[in-house]
Amino acid sequence: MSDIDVDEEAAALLSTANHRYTTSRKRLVAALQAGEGPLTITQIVEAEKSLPQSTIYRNLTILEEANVVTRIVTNDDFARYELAEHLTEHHHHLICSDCGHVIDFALDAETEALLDKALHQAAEKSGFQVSAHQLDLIGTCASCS
Amino acid sequence: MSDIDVDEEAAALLSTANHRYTTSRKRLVAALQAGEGPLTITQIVEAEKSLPQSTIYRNLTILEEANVVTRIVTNDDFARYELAEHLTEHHHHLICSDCGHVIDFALDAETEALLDKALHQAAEKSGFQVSAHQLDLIGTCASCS
DNA sequence: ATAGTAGTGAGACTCAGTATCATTTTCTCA
DNA sequence: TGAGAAAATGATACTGAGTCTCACTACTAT
Repeated sequence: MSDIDVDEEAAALLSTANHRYTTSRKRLVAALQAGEGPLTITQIVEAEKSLPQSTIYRNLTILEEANVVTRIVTNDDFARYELAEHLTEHHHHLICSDCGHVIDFALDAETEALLDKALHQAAEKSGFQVSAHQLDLIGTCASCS
Repeated sequence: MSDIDVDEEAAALLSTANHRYTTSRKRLVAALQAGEGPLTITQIVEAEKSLPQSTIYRNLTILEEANVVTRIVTNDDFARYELAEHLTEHHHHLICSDCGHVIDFALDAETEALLDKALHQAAEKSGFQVSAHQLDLIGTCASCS
């Protein structure tokens, strides 16, 4: 998926929510696009030094409300943001329990379909309306082990 | 799995870590056992009014280090605790994105085995050592929809 | 008994995240 | 174009879940 698509889609989503696709918001989207996995606020603040913290927090919240971006929390208590799935590909996370680093990975389509079916069946039993699933692997990354 | 097993196991695990299985720790374990899913600290403080907050936090941390209990964080930013998997059964979570409530569910053994195999294969590609997986369904619970 | 170690609980403290508000930028439409 | 309206910015104050401290209490073993 090319940069232009993501930018266009982000602009459209924000516009629907009566928000503008300003320079700072573009920079946040670009930063998330550049990462190989979800980024913590700290990482974003580091990467975009000229953007003040309050602007970053505020805009990430707005981007999340507009469905441009997704907020995830792993067990290290730092919120992380990534581009929403419809702007990337469906994927999962490898979480290093040592350093907290998170990287993306994908399952093959067959396994994913099977999993999805099983999950919907399981959810129905509890009267639960599923909108998404989140699958994380906890372990030790290559550089920590 | 009966209460006595959990208590014995907890006592053994704590003892290995040079900790005692005191009354407050027993009460925490019992409270987690009684829940139908992971409990937030707030819920535990409510349920065990006579235990001060500092004791609850401290002991949950100790119980976690001793592998009696697992700490999980969902997207609502409240840490939740549940009994460690070897004291219960392997299971997953249904997370209500409206009210934040979390309940347990299990997949059938076949699907679980298949999933596990696919996950290990995927992790190997990234040089990742998997120790656990965590699968959450996000959606709307029966009482919120 | 008593010394040593672990646990307790009240309250102070930390810091990621949120709210406020005066100022600046951008859009709109006459 | 340009004036007013609406949204965005950024410095700073605030909030609250979670952590730390420390004087005190309760086990436990020799």
